[in-house]
Amino acid sequence: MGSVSHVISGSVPVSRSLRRKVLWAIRTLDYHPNHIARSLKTRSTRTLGIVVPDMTIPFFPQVIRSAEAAARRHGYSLIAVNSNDDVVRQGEVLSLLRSQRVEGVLLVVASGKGSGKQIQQLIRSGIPVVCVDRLPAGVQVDSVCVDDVTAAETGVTHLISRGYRKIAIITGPLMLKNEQARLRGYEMALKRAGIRIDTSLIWEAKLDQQEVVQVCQRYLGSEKHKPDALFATNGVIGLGALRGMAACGLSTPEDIGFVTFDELTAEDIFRPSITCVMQPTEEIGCRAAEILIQRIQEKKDEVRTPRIEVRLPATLKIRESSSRFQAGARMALTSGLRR
Amino acid sequence: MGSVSHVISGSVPVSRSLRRKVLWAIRTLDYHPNHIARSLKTRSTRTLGIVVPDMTIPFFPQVIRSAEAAARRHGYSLIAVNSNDDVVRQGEVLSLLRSQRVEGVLLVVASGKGSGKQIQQLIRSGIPVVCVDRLPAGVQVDSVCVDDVTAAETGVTHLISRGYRKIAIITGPLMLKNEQARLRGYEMALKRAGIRIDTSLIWEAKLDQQEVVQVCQRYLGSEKHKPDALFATNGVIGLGALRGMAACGLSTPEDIGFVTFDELTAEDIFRPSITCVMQPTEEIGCRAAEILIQRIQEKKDEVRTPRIEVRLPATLKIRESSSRFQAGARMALTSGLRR
DNA sequence: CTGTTAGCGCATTCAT
DNA sequence: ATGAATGCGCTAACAG
Repeated sequence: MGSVSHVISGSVPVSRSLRRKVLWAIRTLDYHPNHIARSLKTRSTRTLGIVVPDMTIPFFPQVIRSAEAAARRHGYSLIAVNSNDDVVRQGEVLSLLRSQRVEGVLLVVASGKGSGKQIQQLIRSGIPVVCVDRLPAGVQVDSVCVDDVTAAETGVTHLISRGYRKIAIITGPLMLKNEQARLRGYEMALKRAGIRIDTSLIWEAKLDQQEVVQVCQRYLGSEKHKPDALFATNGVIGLGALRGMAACGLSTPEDIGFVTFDELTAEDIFRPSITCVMQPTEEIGCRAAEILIQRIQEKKDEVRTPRIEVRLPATLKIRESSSRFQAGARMALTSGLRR
Repeated sequence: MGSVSHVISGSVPVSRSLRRKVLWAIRTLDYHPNHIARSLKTRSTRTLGIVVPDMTIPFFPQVIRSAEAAARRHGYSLIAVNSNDDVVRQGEVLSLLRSQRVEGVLLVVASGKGSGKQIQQLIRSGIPVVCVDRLPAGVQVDSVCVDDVTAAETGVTHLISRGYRKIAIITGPLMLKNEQARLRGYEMALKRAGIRIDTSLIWEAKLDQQEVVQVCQRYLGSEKHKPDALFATNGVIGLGALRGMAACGLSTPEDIGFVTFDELTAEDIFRPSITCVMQPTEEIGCRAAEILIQRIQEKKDEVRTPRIEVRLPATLKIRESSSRFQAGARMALTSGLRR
């Protein structure tokens, strides 16, 4: 009976008695509407997809959660999948989401090459995409992420203000636009402080613990290159850097200052507590979902607003890993033992 | 053209030339099969759902990841949703998954009352459920989790072997079967060591940081109840306990021994490192997914094997939070200052 | 207001 | 080996 549909959707007036009968039937038969059939008809799944490189990296679940909450407020569900930071796999899951007819996708791109094509194809086929956190090079696409340049600049400037001068940066793959941006922020901070940029202090690593550790060991091992502080451009790299430092017998803040993007642990409990540039994860997920939903709406309304690029401010959390000159050895600074 | 279907599925022999033409068309038209329509016809979505209380708790993403990998090996996709540890919300998302016609669900139950009904309804309607990690009381359902009793017993026995005698336990809601089991493991360890069980040392808390901190403060504050060691039955509680201890000015291992379920941080880097009972997260997710898929298969084959309850062994990771008598103050033990 | 009907895109049968 | 015809469960449009 088609009236069931009317009752459920409420799109058409229905008499009280009929409504009651239908509701009763639904209950006793334990009827669950088949969203699949509905979707087939309406060509609307009210489902969004999000693909992240690796759900076990704390930053991503936080984003997913807030995106999910925002989606839910608008009557959408969100399904999450991992790309394992692999572009090929990413292609597969995008194809999957597409076959499942999600109405839009939030994408944290994998770090290899080729995401651009996938995104363009998706968009061309009518599925809006909002890139989150990471930005692929060479594609025009809506995006929400932290204000990378300013965030990095803030972190590095903080190190400078604490008396560090030979500051190294360890970044993820520089083919990601925002890794570039974070590097730019680093350079701007140094420039503004009148510190020469030393390219031997710019270390690029893959997003892989092992490699980060090796890179750190290589550079921190030689006294020549050894910086007095290190800035890491994301959480995975930051953790790897700490491990690398440990492998070289270096502690922070005693032997080396350290600031990283992202919170690494429960900083109130564990030592050393790490100064970090904290991203507004909640808001990133929320804004991204809302923009995506707006795009979906726009498609229905056949309007089209210009590209949206949201850059959210980060927060500097000052803790002990950047406090060598402050805490223990302030006199070293004032007495000029260190330049 | 219906032959397209034949080509894609390979279920019917197709001539080389025709196949080539179809394949070519698929490529140039950027055709993506509509899983939705396919599902409607075949009543098979090859999709699994997993609902967890909170994806931002590190344990869950790990389980999801391995479950997803296992599912993928069997040609299934996995979609993840949060219940916010709320039974009502859990009902909603289960209904959602059901409407999306997932073929089975992995469920980490929310800690309130009423999950049992939801599970039974789901199963009765033909959707297999495998409970993961947490077990609801009073329901017969397949499940995969750590061997709670033995795991807890191992942790507590370790504390005893390190010379701790007045050992408190802080648990999550005891309406969860496995919180009960962990408590039982605690009691068995004490009993076996000939230590009297003191109910004033058994503290129950909700799975809520704030509350855990309060509970700890309440009991750790009074010298009378103050234990010489604390055992926490899961990661959230463990973190809360550490915060509670800090709030009382207590450090581990100096003032109090501490062992918890689950890894709390990057233990190789941060101090104090915490002795923990580590769950085999990978295997939990993997086994759970495989059992679920097996159930789905069994339904198709119309066979029915008895209930499966997998209990996986945990691993004790000994670190410094349980080493007061070992490391710094061994003499205190040998000189008999402590009974 | 209520009941009937025609597809949505696919897989499956059944003719060719 | 191929293509045409049927319906999966639902919604939207329409007729009663």
